[in-house]
Amino acid sequence: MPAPRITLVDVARLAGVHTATASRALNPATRGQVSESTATRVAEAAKALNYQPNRMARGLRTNRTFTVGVLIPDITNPLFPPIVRGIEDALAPAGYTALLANSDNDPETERLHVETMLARQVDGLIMATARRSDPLVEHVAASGVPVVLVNRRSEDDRIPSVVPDDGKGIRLAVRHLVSLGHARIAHVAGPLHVSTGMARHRAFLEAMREEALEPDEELIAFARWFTVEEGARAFRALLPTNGRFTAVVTANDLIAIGCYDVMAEQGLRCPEDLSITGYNDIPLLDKLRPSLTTVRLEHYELGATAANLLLEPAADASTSARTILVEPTLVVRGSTMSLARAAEAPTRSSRR
Amino acid sequence: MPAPRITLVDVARLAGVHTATASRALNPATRGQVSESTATRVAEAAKALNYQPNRMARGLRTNRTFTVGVLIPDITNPLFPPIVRGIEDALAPAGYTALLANSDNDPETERLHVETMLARQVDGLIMATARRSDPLVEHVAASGVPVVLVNRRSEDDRIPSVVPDDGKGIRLAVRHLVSLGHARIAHVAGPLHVSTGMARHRAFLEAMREEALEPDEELIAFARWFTVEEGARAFRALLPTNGRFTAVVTANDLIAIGCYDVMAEQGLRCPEDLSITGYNDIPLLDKLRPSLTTVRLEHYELGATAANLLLEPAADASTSARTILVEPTLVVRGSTMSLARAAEAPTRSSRR
DNA sequence: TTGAAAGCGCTAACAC
DNA sequence: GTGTTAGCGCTTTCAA
Repeated sequence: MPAPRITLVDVARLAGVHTATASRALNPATRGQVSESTATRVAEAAKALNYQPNRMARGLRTNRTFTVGVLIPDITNPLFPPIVRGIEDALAPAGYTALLANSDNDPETERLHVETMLARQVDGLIMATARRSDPLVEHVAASGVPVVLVNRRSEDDRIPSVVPDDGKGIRLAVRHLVSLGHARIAHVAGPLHVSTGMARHRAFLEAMREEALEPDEELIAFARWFTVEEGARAFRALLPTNGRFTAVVTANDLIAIGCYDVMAEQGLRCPEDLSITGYNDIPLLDKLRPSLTTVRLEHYELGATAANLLLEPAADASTSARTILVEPTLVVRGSTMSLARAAEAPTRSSRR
Repeated sequence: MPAPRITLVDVARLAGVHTATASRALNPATRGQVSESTATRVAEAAKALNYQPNRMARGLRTNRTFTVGVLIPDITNPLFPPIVRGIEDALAPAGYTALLANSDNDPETERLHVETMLARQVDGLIMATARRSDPLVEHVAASGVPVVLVNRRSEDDRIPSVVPDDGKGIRLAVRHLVSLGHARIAHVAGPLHVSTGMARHRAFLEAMREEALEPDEELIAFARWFTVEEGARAFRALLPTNGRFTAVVTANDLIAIGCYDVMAEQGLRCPEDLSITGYNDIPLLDKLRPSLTTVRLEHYELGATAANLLLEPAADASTSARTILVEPTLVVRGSTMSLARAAEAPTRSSRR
């Protein structure tokens, strides 16, 4: 039952040629070196035997495995499935397959997975795990294996990366709130040790100043992770400033949902008492009550772009690496409301 | 910069031994054949050079790649991330890495990915894509590569699989509704050409009869896919039976959300006008309004169990393959309500 | 255009 | 215990 695997030798024998000839006939790049007739004969033999070349043996010879390692923190985080899907869809037409690994943001786990992938001779690596300054990324780059960061960027700008244009995204959120009449805007930032956390935090400060609003330090809280729980924890720290703000810009949808939870617990109504914006537009946000106004990022595109960047021949050269920005858009839903209309709502507290 | 890769030859040379000796010293299984002193000498040389064995070369020799192919319909479907995560977490400690591919339920894409994976000499295959009777699964099994189905089972019971105990899960939902006083219970089934769709549909019929309730054919609709849109479409077909039912059991959370959408559109309130149950317990369901009562499945466990089943030595033998059932539990939330209490709610229609 | 021969990096018989 | 030798399945010089 364990059907003996067909090898090139079998095909060559059936076609009555040498393995080298069979190899040439089967490889599109070298088919020209072989006469029309033998080429078809070999092709037929291969089909008859249902021959599948052993990519490992080929890889050993050619030093290419047509395999790409994809390292992410956690596929269970709704952010990553579309990224991974985008990567795979871009990889597949080029004949590449993805090796996937989760690191849970643990540096040691990351190192382990990277070593495994290098040992497996991946042709490239896509990492969504990088910290802003990450020795592991440097290590990979130094090893000569092409690497592209996705949804993260490195301080070392020789490392190519594909990231959201967070400056623009946060500006979209802030301007939206300002246009609704909000001026006292709080901010729940993400972890500053990853580039997206830092970029969005900085973007918030800048966007506020652009609107001639001086950000209030006491209205800024920091979540240590992009999670519901951390969002809730961080947001709670802002509650003592009772009434000092009418809107919140968060660095991430999960953080925003954490804010929802705390608001429900405190009897605060959204958007009447507080407008709130998320970031990413993960699935089901439109089904929440209220539905969450958020900055949409095409994560699929983020992944696909990263994969294409990796496949580009330029990726291996020491060309000045590129950082590609993906444009976000604003999705206005029910969690934001004009300050004027909010004031008309039946009052329930002394918040404003 | 493209650092030349260190090979076993380099290590052997530095340690002053033959490559074979170096190989033996480095491989835990054969270390015993080598003297203590040389073993450490080789180990030191390996460490000094930062040697990483080329797994491809090793695989060529040993016919094992320590790679497992994972084929799923779509990682973007919230069902699959925890399954994939479970698989990878079970695989990693055994030194295996997962090759991931999405098929979008397209048989041709599936075939292509399977061929690619076989060509890559995967040591096994985990498929979440199987139809109830799937020639591709037979093909893989015949090729001698161990295969395990996850969240799906085959009619050919020689194929091992790990699936939810849907009989029990649906029974949990039906009994819950009955205990709340519901008797006229509708059902939005999933696609019958996949095992989970069929199993849950059958389970519904059985569970109803167990409760001495004859299922009403006109109160059963079929979604062609496990999606929000199909759930909505199927549910709409039940509306003309206006008032004939007070509760709905759905085959899947996304289908249930589709029902939510239609209810909102029709001005029907949940749970006052209609109680509804989902299946799977995907993330964020608890944040919906109303939060969705659903049958929880530990998808992570589903994946991890499948991976372990694949790794078991027995998996390759033609032993009577096992089908492992994973136990579901009921998560009661806000979308179900006792019929009596519902009757007390301010009436808004002639539904009941 | 095709064949012969070598070798990618590693492991497994088989000697010594 | 360690070295010698061979070979996994394939591609790629080099000749013919």
